[in-house]
Amino acid sequence: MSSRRVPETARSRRRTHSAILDATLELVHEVGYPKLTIEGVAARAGVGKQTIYRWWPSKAAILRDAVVCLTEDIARTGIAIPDTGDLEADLKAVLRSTVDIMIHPGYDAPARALAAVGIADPELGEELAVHLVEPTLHLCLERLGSAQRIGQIAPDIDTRIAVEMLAGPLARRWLLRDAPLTHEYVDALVDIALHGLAPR
Amino acid sequence: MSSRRVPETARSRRRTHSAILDATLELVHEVGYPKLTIEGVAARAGVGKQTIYRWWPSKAAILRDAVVCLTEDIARTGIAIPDTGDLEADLKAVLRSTVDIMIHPGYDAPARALAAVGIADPELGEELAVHLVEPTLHLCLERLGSAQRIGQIAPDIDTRIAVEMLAGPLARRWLLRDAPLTHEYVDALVDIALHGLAPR
Amino acid sequence: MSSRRVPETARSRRRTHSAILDATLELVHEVGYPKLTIEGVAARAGVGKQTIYRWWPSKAAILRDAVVCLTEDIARTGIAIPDTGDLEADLKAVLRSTVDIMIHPGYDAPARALAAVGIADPELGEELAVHLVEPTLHLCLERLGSAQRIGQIAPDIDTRIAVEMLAGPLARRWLLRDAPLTHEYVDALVDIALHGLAPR
Amino acid sequence: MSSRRVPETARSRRRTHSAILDATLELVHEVGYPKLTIEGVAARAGVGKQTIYRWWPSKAAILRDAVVCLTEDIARTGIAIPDTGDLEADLKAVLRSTVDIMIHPGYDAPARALAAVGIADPELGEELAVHLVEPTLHLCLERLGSAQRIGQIAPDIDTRIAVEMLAGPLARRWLLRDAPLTHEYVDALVDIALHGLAPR
DNA sequence: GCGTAACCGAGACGGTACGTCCGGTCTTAGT
DNA sequence: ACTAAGACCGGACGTACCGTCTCGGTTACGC
Repeated sequence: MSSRRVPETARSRRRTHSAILDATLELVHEVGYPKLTIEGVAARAGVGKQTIYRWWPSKAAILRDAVVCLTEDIARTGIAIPDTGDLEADLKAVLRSTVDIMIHPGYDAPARALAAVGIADPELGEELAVHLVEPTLHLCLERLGSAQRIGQIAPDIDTRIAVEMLAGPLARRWLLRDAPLTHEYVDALVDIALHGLAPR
Repeated sequence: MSSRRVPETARSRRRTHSAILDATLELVHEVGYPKLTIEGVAARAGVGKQTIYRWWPSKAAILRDAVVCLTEDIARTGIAIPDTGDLEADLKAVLRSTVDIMIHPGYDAPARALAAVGIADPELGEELAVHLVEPTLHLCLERLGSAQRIGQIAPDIDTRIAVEMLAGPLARRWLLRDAPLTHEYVDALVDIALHGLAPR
Repeated sequence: MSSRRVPETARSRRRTHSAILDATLELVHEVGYPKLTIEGVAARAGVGKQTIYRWWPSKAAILRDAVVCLTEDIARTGIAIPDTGDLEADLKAVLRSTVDIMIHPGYDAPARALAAVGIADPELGEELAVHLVEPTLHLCLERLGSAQRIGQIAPDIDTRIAVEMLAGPLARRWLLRDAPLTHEYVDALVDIALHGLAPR
Repeated sequence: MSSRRVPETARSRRRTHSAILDATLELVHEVGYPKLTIEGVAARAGVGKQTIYRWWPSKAAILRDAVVCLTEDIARTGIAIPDTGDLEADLKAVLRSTVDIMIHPGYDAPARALAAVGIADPELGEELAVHLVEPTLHLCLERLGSAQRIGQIAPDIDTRIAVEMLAGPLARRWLLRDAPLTHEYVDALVDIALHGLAPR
């Protein structure tokens, strides 16, 4: 039957691919991105170099796919933003779970490496922005939009900027490592973002 | 004069060093950090490879020094934060000049490359945080502190977090390139930071 | 046919190897052994350095193989020693053809270089002695042995020493270049060796 | 007195020179000629590199001088050939003492290295032939000449070739290391050289 | 007995080559 | 048909020395 034909191939393809992605994640974690080599990945995955070159154009691309898979695994249940009507609580909840992902051991190293590549390489950078960052950002935008519509946010606020005021500091601490990334921190962020620095 | 007796060595050393740093900046700009090679820098600078290895342990270190020099050149006049009594104006002024540096052509490529390396390499990352980021951040902290003391900022605010709410979004736009980095943007940032999202 | 199935690999390997050996011989001849570099050989042979290092551990080893090939080419027809019954004529014949090889243009430079390395490096030296020198020496030994058995050589003579008395002076002139290496010379050598210096 | 004038300088010069030559001999012995480096000699001798380059053009030249000094030290008493009237005894005596020098521990390594360089480098080779080999050879020639004049050697013999028939095999064994270099060996050499291989 | 010039050690410098590693392409053998 | 294996050319790595070049510091000379 023709429908039977493909499966065996597809199955083993999937196995090979995930062996490569797993090896990539392990090696990024063990030796860091700069010392990550295609040959090393091939050896670790028990695969010929050509098999890797057949499917990915560069080690950045492998890492991208690896991190995408990893992100899907970690946040399997979706990263929907709650809309309980309590804007403050909802924002704190989503930022807290974002923090949980960021400090997930084994997620940190590959994600940082990927971020680093994206920063230096505009092409990959845009791809990451569009496929990894933008979706989550849009969810936040919608939640803020609904809040603005019911008057919980001043009508003249640019919600895009509002989202960035929450996401930016989070990313900053993660990237710079100059202060701990905790639930308390995101709570404080949300408080200040909502009510401002100036005394009321 | 005794100042003449900075022998020939010191003079030529300085010349050599700046030739290396200049070549590094040019090449980062031309081919990007990953294709930046020590051999290329040596050739461009008209210098032996060993001379580079004698003074820097890695291409990241060269780039760090090059960017430090560059930053000093660009912001030669000091990056003092004004204290006119008008907190909003002062913050907008300092953020606008920060933006001006960030979008300075010829500063962007090396700085991004350096940031990328710092993100992936904790050691260099801390060094960058301490030597390039922290000083500016401290100036802002002090400005906010003085504002807090005279009641322009609520007394229960953590000024460290307040600074990050301004610097974080800025850095985010610079790194992600997902929206333009303009004076209007920083003005909006300061407005929201001061008065919050919620309607007053 | 199965002979067609000496795959592509073996064929191209042979080609690559002989390109390397040829380049080595050319370069030794052009610039001399001390200025012979692996990089130079690789460039001349149109080959990556690694391909050389994969098959030879040092430039001395390459040269050894190159000279071995060269010797085989030059003395393709075998270096059998004639046994006409006329000892004197036979010895002169073999020494003359040895001289012919030694003064062969294009053989001199590599062979000298190889000899020089062998003199300084006991390991290679023994290898050369065993693989290049000893075989020829043994042929001579056998010829002298047969002569001794039929009484053309005194029975108390150590034929090993006898051979060395012919080969030694030859090698000496070749190495020292302090006098011409001619057929007349080897004739005189054989005469003296057979009948001695003392008047009869 | 003018002969007193210079001394201090000359003395220290001599000290420096011999420190360099000693260091050279030690290092040739320890690491071999190819790994002998000017920097290594300078460091071992406690001397600046420039001081070496001031007096010698190449490491071969240093080694030459070092070996010349060494030879002078070892054979301080001169290498006169005895002329007792007994040609056989005289030849055996001079060859025996030559062997003694050759197998002198600490002489072997530098001398071999020098010989190796001389073989590959015609310029140095001739220099060695003229300054180290020829003098001794001439002494032998004269001894053989006097023997020939009194009829101990056949009048039609070319004494030059005769000398080479003694020196050549000696050098051969030393260079090839394929058989021991002993007093018995040189005795046998002299016997054969004098009376020939053929039975009388 | 005091400059002053020759000489020294030290070692930075522009280079060349080393031997290694890896990138990306290609061929082969095997399943 | 697709893979694991791995040879191949190319090119950068970081190191070791080359031979040249200051640089201070020290003699020992000649005024």
